[in-house]
Amino acid sequence: MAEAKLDTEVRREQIVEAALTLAAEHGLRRLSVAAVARRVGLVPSGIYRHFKSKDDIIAALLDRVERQLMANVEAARRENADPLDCLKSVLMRHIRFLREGKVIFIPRTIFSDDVHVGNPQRRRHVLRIFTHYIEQIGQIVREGQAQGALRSDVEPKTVALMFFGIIVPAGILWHLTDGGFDVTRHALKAWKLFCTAITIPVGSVDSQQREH
Amino acid sequence: MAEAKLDTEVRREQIVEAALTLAAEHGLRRLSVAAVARRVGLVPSGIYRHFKSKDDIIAALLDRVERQLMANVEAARRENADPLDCLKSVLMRHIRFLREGKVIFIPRTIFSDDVHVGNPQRRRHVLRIFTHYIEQIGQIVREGQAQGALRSDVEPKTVALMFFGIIVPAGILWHLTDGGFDVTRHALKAWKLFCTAITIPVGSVDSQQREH
DNA sequence: ACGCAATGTGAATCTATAATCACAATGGAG
DNA sequence: CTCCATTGTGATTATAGATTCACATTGCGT
Repeated sequence: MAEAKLDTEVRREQIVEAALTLAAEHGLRRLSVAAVARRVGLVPSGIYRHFKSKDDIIAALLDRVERQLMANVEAARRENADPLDCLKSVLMRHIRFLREGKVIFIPRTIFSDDVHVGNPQRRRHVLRIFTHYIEQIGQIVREGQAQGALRSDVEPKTVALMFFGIIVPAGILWHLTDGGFDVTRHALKAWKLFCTAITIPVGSVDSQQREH
Repeated sequence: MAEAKLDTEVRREQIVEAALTLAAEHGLRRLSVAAVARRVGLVPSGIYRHFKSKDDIIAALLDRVERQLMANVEAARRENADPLDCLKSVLMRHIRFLREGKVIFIPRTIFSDDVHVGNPQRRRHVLRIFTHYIEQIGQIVREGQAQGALRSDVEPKTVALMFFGIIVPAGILWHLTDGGFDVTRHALKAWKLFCTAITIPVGSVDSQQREH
């Protein structure tokens, strides 16, 4: 079955990649060691040469998702000096991921029973990823506030969570309709609305200095 | 085990109720016929006197959730003439549900692999509930626009989805932290922000008539 | 009170899937 | 080239959970 013997490093990569694809496609629930093995071109028991258990695979998978998410945010920061542009960039990257079906499974995973139940370690893991992500967004917001581009009378965390709230319901619909819902269009419209909320309202005290 | 024989009508009620509680507690994934039976005071096979299959139970459960959601929205509408107040009322009701752990499992269900995978019928069912709900919210928004309380240059559906986006990420955090996240506080803050976005901006064309 | 239809039970079946293990093949270090 | 650690395989075990079925019990209509 296996083309050839490959180094554990390589196999681990392949396995996580396969698991990621399968999880995105069918959800964590349906993620079976057998399916992963088939996709990698191994026999089920072969998987255990490279991972201690299925849980182990999932942990590695979560780590990989975390890295992808963070890379996304960092790329957006690198390419955009303006905080508002940066946020929009993050948003659109997310949407692209969604459309490519690559990281769809993130919210699904986060909500998934598999995460919430039983395995407290995995739950903590997901919480860490989520928190980390929200903090990154919050940091961008904070910078925007410092620069006077964003209103300062709101907590960055609140803004960050609402930002996330643009993506998630769209993701739900995208899934439920099997891609029939135009996420990009929604994201753009929601973004516009979101901007109204987080930028400094015309005529407010905050904006006095701007108007004059 | 069973106290006494009960009518199917009664049993079906009990079974759905038990399934709802268990699903809220441990997620659909962990929802086993055996657990439901135990909670109702029956033996697993007894369940099949009242439901054809586990899928059947879940369908009934979804119907029940739909009714609860809609009842929630309708109550809010009944008690609030003003669209903005009405929306806030819906929001706070949701949050209360969240805190009571009663309908927590809705987003979890909606995202759950159990829904997305395999069973296209269930997926359509969830889509229907979701769409129905979003339409209700959209309807309130539409009324607000007609009354001139809300800005008219946004699609009600967009607003509705963003509204939903206030609740969902908060729900995620609430879960991941085991109730350690203050959802109520977040909802209030996010609501304030949300209002800024959806009400008519001061100085806009829309508001000219107001200012004069 | 009787009997039938509805309800409840316990054992058994069937399937899916994680995990283990003894054994086989491979390929790189020497 | 040879050996041995690494990697791969097939058979097997173990468990959990849905569903079925033959049989027991209950209680309602008459």
